Amino acid sequence: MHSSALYEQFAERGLRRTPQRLAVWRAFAEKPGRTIRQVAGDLAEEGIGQATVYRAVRALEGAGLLLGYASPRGEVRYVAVLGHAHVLVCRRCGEVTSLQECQIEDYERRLQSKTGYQISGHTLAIYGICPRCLQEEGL
Amino acid sequence: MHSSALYEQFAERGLRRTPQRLAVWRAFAEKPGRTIRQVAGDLAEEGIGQATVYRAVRALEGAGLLLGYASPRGEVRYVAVLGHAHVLVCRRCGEVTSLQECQIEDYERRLQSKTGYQISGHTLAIYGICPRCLQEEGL
DNA sequence: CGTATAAGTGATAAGATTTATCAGGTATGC
DNA sequence: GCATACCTGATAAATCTTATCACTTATACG
Repeated sequence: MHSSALYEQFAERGLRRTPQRLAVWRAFAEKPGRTIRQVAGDLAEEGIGQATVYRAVRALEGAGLLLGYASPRGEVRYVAVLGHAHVLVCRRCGEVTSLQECQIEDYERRLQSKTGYQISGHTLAIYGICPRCLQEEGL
Repeated sequence: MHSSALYEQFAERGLRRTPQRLAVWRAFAEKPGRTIRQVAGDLAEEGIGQATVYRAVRALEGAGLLLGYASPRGEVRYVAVLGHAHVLVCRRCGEVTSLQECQIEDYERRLQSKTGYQISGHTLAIYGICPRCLQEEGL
């Protein structure tokens, strides 16, 4: 899954490309919207230590390869991204969709000149109920 | 601080207006961008139990009176809001500014028709370095 | 290639955070 | 006022996260 772009990101950030970090990134790519602990549980079966998963998430998040967002339950959940992305989250089933479209840059520019902040990024999570849950609940 | 609007929100959501919940909301209003545990620590000195703070945050968040966002450190931090708001966060000192302006509604409408989601809200956190930190670091 | 070395890993334990429980208190509607 | 459903505080239990340290490995360089 776009391994070359992924590898470039590792190199650019001075991150070593270890099998564990790749596994962590892939875990969030396959099932987006999970918590660190959930992924740590799964990867433990592959012999990857939980401390390693926590460390890998910090490193990948810092490199912009994972995106964290606050779930309505007050947890931080992550999505694997390559470059910039936002998430669309179902409040019922927790399904997560990555969105590549972004129109916030304009807003950021205006905000930068208005507030004097040197702006360096943002996270956007949009919540709703997915079509399947709507149907199941007859809404 | 807009107590009437706050009280209306409580009533609309069927939340009881207890001194503890008001204290929790005010704590986040006075110092935005803190974690639950930080506020629980402070309010413990006023005799408010930590479990109560955790419960109050869930209730207030559900009522749309607190906004949670994922900090770059992987924690969930909260801002007191009345109605809709976003946050501007300094990556250095953690200073948080609430932003009332929002242009995401249009985007949400298009997304709703495109994905079939029944969209019901979003969180936007914009990160950067505040003017004071920029100056202190000579950037 | 080999080797040096800085960085990363796994296991474990320690620490910190969050939730469950339950007896008692209190805001709300009548 | 009174009843009642909801909320609170204290405590304990359960979870989650980080620190430590000996060992391993990815990268750079000759």
